Amino acid sequence: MEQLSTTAYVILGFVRKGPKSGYEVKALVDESTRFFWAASYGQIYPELKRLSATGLIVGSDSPTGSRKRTVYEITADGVEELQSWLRQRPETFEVRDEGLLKLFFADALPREEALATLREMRARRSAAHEQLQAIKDLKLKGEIEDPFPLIVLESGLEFTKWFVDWCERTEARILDSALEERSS
Amino acid sequence: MEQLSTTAYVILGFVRKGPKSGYEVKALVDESTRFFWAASYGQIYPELKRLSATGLIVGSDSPTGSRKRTVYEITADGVEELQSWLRQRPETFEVRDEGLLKLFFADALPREEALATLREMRARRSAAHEQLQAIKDLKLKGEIEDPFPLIVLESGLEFTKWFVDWCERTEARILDSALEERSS
DNA sequence: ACAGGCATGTAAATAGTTACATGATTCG
DNA sequence: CGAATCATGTAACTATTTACATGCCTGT
Repeated sequence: MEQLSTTAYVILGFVRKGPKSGYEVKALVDESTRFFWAASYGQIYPELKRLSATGLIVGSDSPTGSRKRTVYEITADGVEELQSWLRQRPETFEVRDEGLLKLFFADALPREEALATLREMRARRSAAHEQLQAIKDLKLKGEIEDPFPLIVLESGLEFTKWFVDWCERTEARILDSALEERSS
Repeated sequence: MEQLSTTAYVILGFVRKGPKSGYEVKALVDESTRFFWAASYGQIYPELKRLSATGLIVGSDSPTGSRKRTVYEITADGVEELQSWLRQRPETFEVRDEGLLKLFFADALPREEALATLREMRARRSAAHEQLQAIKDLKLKGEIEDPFPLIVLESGLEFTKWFVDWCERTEARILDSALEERSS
């Protein structure tokens, strides 16, 4: 049996917490893992079928009125597969940040224009921070048995805070060096 | 004319600094942008041909002995294209971190095993930090006219430092809560 | 002589996004 | 009634990695 995609484990992880439709999995991804592991419908629905075919999850019809709906539950095999994945050391760590890339090549523009990139980066990370804070506030209203999603959420809050702060300090630095240049 | 891939701008950015072979571009990517924008030979060589075909760079033969070699230089059009891209607000910001994902779902394992993931994450980020420090030390030996690559490198150093620190604090937190559980 | 680095490239596979199609239900 | 949300899915496209092939040059 060929090995599963990481997105398959995202599904197993959520479905383990209780029966879920594809739509619900997507919604959960969008408010949590997407900050470090995104997934689209184009991945989720085919993956649900594959996982179902290999017996790691089982689907059952669970319509809302006459709107058809399939919810999936994890099997014993599915739990084992999830755990065995969790026990392996993490491999993938990738960042794709167009902002850092533009800053890296910003020498090709006048200093003032380089600052615009940095300001935009700060605004984006700041918005992300607020988004995460809103998600956290919401979470804290319910009770929490599983501490890990919150732990990961808090890493996001710290990270975005650090990033915004770094942008501010770097903006100031570039502004200073631009002044220096003109006075020399 | 259809728009260029981000990887095309990586090439334009490096080639703007002076004539480069595909091999040299790849080597530069691997020691700098790959931390926030990776690129493989499978992207670089075809992209060099495309950029050459659209007149944004020009290639010329520049063999080393009888080993054939093509170096590319940026054209005026290329510089303009690069600048116009730099002036647009950055879009892509993506992270794919299997470690955070495993931590997110770590409730499916005994607490002690969840810690293993965190320890591995810390080791990886710590190694990355040292790698970046080594690159910085090397850079500081030469003289620097363009301050931006160093600025971006320093963001990497701060980020990895923060990440290692966060891992340590989180390890301690989980260890504490595991003790609590047993004593209650 | 051999290893390692320089140098160029491509084919195949995998991953992932985007856009579209379809239709039901719920809430204001 | 209309908008938003629930719900499922696929086709086409784009991006990207991996693995392979080829061969020269330099230093030990």
